Amino acid sequence: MTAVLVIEDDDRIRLALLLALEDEGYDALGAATAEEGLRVQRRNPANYVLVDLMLPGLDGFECIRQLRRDDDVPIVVVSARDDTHDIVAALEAGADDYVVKPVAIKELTARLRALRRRARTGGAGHAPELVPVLVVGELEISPDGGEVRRAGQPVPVTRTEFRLLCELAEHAGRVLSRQQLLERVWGYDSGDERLVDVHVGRLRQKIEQDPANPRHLVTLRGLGYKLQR
Amino acid sequence: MTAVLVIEDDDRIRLALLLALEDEGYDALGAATAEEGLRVQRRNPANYVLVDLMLPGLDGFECIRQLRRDDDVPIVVVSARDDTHDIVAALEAGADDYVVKPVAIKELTARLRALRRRARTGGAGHAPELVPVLVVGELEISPDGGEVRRAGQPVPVTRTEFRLLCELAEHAGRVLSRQQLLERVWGYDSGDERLVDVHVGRLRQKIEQDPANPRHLVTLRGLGYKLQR
DNA sequence: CTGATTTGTCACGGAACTGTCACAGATCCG
DNA sequence: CGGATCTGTGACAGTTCCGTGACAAATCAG
Repeated sequence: MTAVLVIEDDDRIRLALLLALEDEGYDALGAATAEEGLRVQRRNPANYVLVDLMLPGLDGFECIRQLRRDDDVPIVVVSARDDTHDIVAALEAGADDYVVKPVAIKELTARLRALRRRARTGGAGHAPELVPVLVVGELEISPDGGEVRRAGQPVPVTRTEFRLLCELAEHAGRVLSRQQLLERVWGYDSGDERLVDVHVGRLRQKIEQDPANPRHLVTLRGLGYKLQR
Repeated sequence: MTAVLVIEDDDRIRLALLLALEDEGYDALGAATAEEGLRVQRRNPANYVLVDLMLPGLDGFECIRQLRRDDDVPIVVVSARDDTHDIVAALEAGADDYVVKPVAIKELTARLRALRRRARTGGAGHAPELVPVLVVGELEISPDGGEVRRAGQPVPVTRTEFRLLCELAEHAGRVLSRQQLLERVWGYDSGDERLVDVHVGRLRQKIEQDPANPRHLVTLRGLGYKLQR
């Protein structure tokens, strides 16, 4: 089944698009904001993404850039604005096509089919490398990408914090003692275990919504820390 | 050089398009009829074809079908008719995009670049320049051509910078340590890692819009550098 | 051959990070 | 309840890390 993700804040338009696409035999998903769309696409990637430009919060251009950062999915902008500037900017941001609302559903699907013909194939071209990602609840950690995100938003962490988080994430759900963490993250055979506390605290400030009541990076008194999903 | 073939019977429009495309740095060829266009493309294949629908003799739809029969060149229809029926028919015939006259040249070239990113690899008779292009965000890198473009505009880079960029682009999304870069780009087993910094800095001056706040070539403190998609 | 470009080295200053400490809460246990 | 233990956190200084301008050697183009 071919899936299409529609990112559009206007409920009426989104619904109309979803219904029309389903009529055409597509499996259609909707998202009302860029953030939601990005999350959905990361979790459950569709074959195509339709995106509006005027979105509350993160706008369409930024949405396109973020989608493109780790996904080669064909992106079609469906916008009310018929302005060269917007069109060029959207295409430069990584969109594959740009259509102006209102658009005939037949045209839209014809454009999707045209895009599918061009969908990047393995071929002689360079197949983009997949960067592995550990997912723990709303956290996404890519050890190779040196990147941490919460709910799709990048979170800046230091190297030590990053290593600590990777270590915890690799054993998500298991308790790691301060001693184990000192060894694995710092390479210390012995040392002040308070060091771990401090870094855990700093990490919490960054990755927890409410650092005083951690949901993911929890303390097990007398035992150590664990990262839970 | 990137070549574009314009098949359009109206002399004024064809000339205007050719001049505008040349201004944008393309090598532009014209043909007044479908027959002539097909002949030209067979002899001397362009990288893109723009085609009008209303042509004397063989019409645009047929022209597209015949082009497609033995060529994977990206085809953009440039037509005065804004009609769902025509759009769908043209796309079904094998066109990749459809724009309505009059069209801003900036939009047209942006659409060409978007198509280049999707250019099919392999296939018969495709223009040679299209094959190996690494695309990272708004950057396009042809490892064979030794050419880098940002938003379609050629960027002059030195050989070392180019190798560095290719290395980073091949592993886009992954962090590469200074050590890895020294090895892969310079072939040094050991050496001053500051060398990498300097070249990264120089590269940023060229490929980043705001080199002080890089969007693509980012530093991961303590880890190395990576090229963001 | 000569001037221009590219490349590698160095040093410096500022920014970011790390580890330590002290202290205040929190939790446990008798 | 009260002491003992464990944990969270703010402050701080030393260290590391990074960006950059300057400059000389090497290379290239004409």
